[in-house]
Amino acid sequence: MLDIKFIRDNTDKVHRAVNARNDTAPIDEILSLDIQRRQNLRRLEELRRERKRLTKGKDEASRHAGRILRGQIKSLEDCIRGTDEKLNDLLLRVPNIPQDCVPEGKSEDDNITIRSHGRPREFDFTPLPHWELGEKLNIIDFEAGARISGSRFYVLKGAGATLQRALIDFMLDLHTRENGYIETYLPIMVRREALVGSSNLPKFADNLYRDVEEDFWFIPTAEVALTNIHRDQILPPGSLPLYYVAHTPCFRREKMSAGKDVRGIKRGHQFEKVEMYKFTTPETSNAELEKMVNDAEEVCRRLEIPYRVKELCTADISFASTRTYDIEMWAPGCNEWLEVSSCSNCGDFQARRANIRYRNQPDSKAEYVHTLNGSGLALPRVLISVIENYQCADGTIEIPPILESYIGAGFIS
RNA sequence: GGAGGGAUCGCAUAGUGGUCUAGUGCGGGCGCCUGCUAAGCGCUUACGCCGAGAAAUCGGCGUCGAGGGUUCGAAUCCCUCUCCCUCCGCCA
Repeated sequence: MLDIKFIRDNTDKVHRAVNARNDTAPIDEILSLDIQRRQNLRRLEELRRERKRLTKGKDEASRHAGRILRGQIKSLEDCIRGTDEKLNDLLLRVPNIPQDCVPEGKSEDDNITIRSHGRPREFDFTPLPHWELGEKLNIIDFEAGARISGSRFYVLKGAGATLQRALIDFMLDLHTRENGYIETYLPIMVRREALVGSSNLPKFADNLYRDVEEDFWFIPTAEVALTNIHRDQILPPGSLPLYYVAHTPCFRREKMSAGKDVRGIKRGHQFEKVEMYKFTTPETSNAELEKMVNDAEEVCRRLEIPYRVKELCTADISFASTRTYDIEMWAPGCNEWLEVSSCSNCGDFQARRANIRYRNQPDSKAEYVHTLNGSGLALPRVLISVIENYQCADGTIEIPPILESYIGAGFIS
């Protein structure tokens, strides 16, 4: 969330940012509500001051005057509560300001490829898409998924399930042992406030699953739970940066993407992801973003799969982000680059929502931390890439060398 | 699921309608004293918002888990919710 004071003092900048994102947040309405709120607040404070004074005198005249004041104070409080609620709801729907270095753009077509690694493999046969390979090898069962849960669900069997587990283990080992992240096991059902903190609510409610009876919500990404690890805390001097990594299932309704990517395992309602998350000081967050992207890229490099890194333009960075890099892995069977990671610096946007601060010195003022999140990586798409890149002419799949020790075999057949 | 107990200024505690402008101890900070250390003495010790100011700062309002209510007046009384603890039941 943006500070209302910031919107007040930088109205033009906020307008430009909202436009650059193709967003429609009602900044002018917010500003007029803010003026209204402050006017009423001043009046209310005067009335309360008067009440305080009257309370000292216990005679009947004071009581009578107090009774009148009580009514005025109450109705003014109700009025302010109303504008506060409206204002707060609108503020929660204003997107973050992109950094000045983020390229201007109108759509994802304006994202910029900033580097790539590896070359797509040359095949001397026509590479098959993973859904065909998966069914032939009996390691992905779409029918069973549909039987159990309907469309956009699948079952991984045998070596398919083992391969996914090996990938998860490999990624967690890399991030914890070499990249310095703390492994976490997280709740995947969370309370509403957690999703407000991570900025999935109120704006993106229609992409979430929830249990109505208990008001538990299923996380669309581990980022939600990780953001809230330090909710309402002031982190002591010297504790930053903090690196966390988690493997969790993720749940998304994909209402907005109805009819898109319906084949294969690219876009399901439930999928596994390894997520990296950092809490940093404002001074270091951009440098930490570069490191985080590199940590994600390292997964691709060790799997020896071609990938490219894109810097997202203003229209395509996510709601909470000030700056985002996507990593796309090559998938020769479906013949496309698959988004396997998105790494974002959210600045103090989530920290303000979740009230996460730190102190630089024991006696210095508490400041909001910066938060960063990045997939490291999203499993189904990596699975697709591995299967399609490592397929052989006879329909078997080679195991990437880095995973052999995790799987105990060199082939899936 | 049932029965109880609890949440107060960093920590520990006091506070059952006005004297709470929330006390005390510990811890922290500043200073004094003491030939070292320890002890002692004095002062100090939160956050948010609104307003004024170039700023240091000043004034006001709010905050005793959260939100409502009763009252001229609420940390204190009532209601709802959240979290923590104890016991019983059930369960991987």
